This record gives sequence, structure tokens and C-alpha cells, in this order.
Amino acid sequence: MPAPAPTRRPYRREGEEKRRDDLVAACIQLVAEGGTEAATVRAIAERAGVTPGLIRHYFSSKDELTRAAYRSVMEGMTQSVVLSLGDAVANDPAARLSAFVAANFRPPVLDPVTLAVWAAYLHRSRTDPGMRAVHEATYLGYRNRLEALIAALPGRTAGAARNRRDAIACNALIDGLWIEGAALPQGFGDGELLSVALSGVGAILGLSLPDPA
Amino acid sequence: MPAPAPTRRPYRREGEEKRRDDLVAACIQLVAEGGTEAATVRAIAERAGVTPGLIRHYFSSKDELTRAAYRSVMEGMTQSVVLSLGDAVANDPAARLSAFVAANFRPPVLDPVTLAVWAAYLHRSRTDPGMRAVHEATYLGYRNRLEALIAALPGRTAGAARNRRDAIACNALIDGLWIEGAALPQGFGDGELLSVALSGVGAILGLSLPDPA
DNA sequence: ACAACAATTATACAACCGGATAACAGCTGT
DNA sequence: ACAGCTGTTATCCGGTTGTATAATTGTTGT
Repeated sequence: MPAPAPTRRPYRREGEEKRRDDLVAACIQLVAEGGTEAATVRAIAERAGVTPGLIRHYFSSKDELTRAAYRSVMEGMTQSVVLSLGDAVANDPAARLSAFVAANFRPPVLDPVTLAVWAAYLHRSRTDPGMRAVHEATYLGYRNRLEALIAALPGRTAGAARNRRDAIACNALIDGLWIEGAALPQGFGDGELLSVALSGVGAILGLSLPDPA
Repeated sequence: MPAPAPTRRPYRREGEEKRRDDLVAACIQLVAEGGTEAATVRAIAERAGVTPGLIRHYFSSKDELTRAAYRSVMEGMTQSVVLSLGDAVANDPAARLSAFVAANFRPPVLDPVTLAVWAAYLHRSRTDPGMRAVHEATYLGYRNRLEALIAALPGRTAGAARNRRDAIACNALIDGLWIEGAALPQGFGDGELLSVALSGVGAILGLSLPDPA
């Protein structure tokens, strides 16, 4: 009786871009489901449909894959928020601000996966220089856009110190509502977070924001 | 030449309470310094001045120690905020609310350790039922106190739906400022976070909050 | 003093981690 | 058809993790 032929797993060759995207997506999913500790090289490879060794063929280390995943989530978040501005009336600053706020409270930004990854990696960005760079760039880019929207409101003087303070406050309010929504998903009614955000931002800025629904 | 006597580490017997407290404190420190992954049983034991086996003598598993550490941080946070109310004028609702907000932006609440642990464990509370229970109890307890302070303001009707919404918004604003402060420690001037929080909460509630400094 | 009890240490273990390396196999060009 | 390139798998490795269990020792009661 011959020894059973050592069957080797069949596979398809794929382009570099597709494989990197798959690995990043698998990493994001796993972090969202079980935290950073669930995203092991073996689990990521299995989720992406490859074997663990391939990770180190496309990324010099697991940390580099981690940074790529974090960057992907953060950039995707800001990008979809910015894209939502295209839908708003270009000449109405208040409507544009409303659209900006609203984009934060519907998919893909208000998404369990996005929020979980954001929370899971938040701590890492304190110590890891690479992660910190990603965080600072994304956070400040986001807040600067918010500040520009605020400065464009009627009765505002661009460059005033109050714009910075108001941008910090509005950003914090949005962040906090995100977190509460992520930590207690069923603790809020449908659309409640957006409603609270719109009235809260309006109160901070001293105006009434229309609901862009 | 006789074999060197196998020296066994000397030790002192301690009460259960002291040892549990030491282990919890060590766990918190390590999480704050290097995230949840740095808090291994061996590192915790070394920090607490004992050997790893002792952890499982006082906690049925490492997860139970983890939950105890999370509960300790969360309860300590709300407790110190609540205690700060004792210093405020009892009859002035606005001053009491100011004191409540201000307590969130000075030690021991606005503390790198506290904030780091809070952020590190936030994700765990999504999936781990035990951690979730701790989170819900602490978060809702905190928000309910805030809502009670808001309801006591002049011109407010206790039990109104608006109180809940305003409490959610104020809580989110405070949470968000916490996080921004934790993720970018040197991104804000001295006292800037508190100042933004006071004016933001005041704007949301439609009143002017005195700085309790 | 001495015995009994429990707090603490010491050791062992299976599972898993990230990384390194070598063998294999699916494409592509000719 | 076939040879070469490289994407991909397979296997191995040292170190670490959480946990289980046994041996030891500090303490306390008598």
C-alpha cells in the first residue's frame, strides 16, 4: 500500500494589489471581531484564504500589515466623510456642515467594524511611532476640514482662535457619540445619535443645523 | 564541592485583600504602559512582587483579574468625580455641574494611566459579557448622575426627554475630549480641554457655566 | 516546641506566537 | 512543449502565553 500522496493545497496566483487588499481586509475584520489579539498571522492568513507565510511575502513584518490596516480604516473613514460633501449644496455652509456631521453617523463610518478597529488601535497610536504618525495625520486632517467648514459659516472670521476651539469641541462631541454607539450598540434609538449630534453641534456653534435626511 | 543549595525565594505572607489589590494595580500599570498585550501573567506577577502562580490562587483565571482591573479603574473614575461634588456649593446647580465637569479634566481622572486603561479595555467590553456588564453599569451610572445634575438646573423639568438627550451629548463631549487628550497628550494647551468642555456643555445646555478654578 | 494549615514558590506542559527557510507549482513567454 | 520566474505552500524554530500541579515555607494555635 503506497503512502498517501502528500497532497499540497492548490492555489491561484493573484496580483500583488489583490493579495495585499485581502490581507488588510482580513486583519480589519479580525480586529473588529476579537480585538487586536485576535489578529494573529495564522488567523489573518486563514481569513484571507492563504497560508501564513504569504503575509511575510507582502509585508516585511506583521507590524507593517497592522499599520496598513489602521491606515486603511482611518483613510476610508475621512474619505467617505469628505465625499459626502459633494452631495450638499455648494453654496450653503450650514447644509455642508450638516452633511459632514451626518456622514459620521451612517455607514460606512458608523459601522461596527470601523468603530471597533478605531477603538482597538487607539492605544497603540500612543506608543508606536508609525501608528502615531497615521493617527496624527488623519485626526488633524479631519479636524482641519471641520474647522474650515466652521470658518465658512456666516458671521465667522476665518483664522480666529474661536474656530479652533469650536472645531475641537465639535470633533470631541462626534467622537464621543461614536464611542458610545460602539460600546453600547443597542443603547440608542434609530437616528438618535445623529439627532443629538446635529443639535449639539448647532448649540456649540450658535446656530440651527438642518437635518439633511 | 557541594552543589549550591537550591535557594528558594523568601516571601512574606500577606492578607488576601492586599495581594488582590497589588495584582490589580500591577495589571493596570502594565496596561497603561504597553496596552493589554503587555499585561501577561508573568509581567503582572513581577510588578506585584510575587510569582506567577499566585495570580491563579487569588483569581480563577487571568480574565477574572482583567475584569477586576477594569472594574477598579471605572469605579475609581466615577467615584472621584462624584466626590468632587462635595466641594461645590450645594445649593447652586450650575456650580455643581461645573465641578462635575471640571473633575473629569484633572487627576486622577484625566490621568494618562486612567485614560490608557479605559481606551485599552473599551473594545473588550463589546464582546466579553463580563466586561460589558462592568461597562454598562459604570457608564449608565455616570450618565445618570450627569442627567440628574442637568435636571436640577433652573428652568428644567425633571424626567423630560430633553434631559436624556442633553446628558448623552454632554457625556459624549467629555468622552471625546478625554480621548483627544489621551491620544495627543501634547496637542492641547494647559487647561484648554477643561475650558472647551465648560463652554461646550454650557452651549449645549443653553447657559453659562462658571469656571470653578 | 511542635503540628497543622494555607500562602507562596517552583516546575512542567500544551498551545500558540511571529519569523525564517526551503521546496513546490502555477503562470508566462517563447 | 518546455524552461524560468516567482507567487505560494510547507515545515521548522525559539520564545512566550495561560494554566495545572506538586513541593516548600511562613504563620498561627496550642
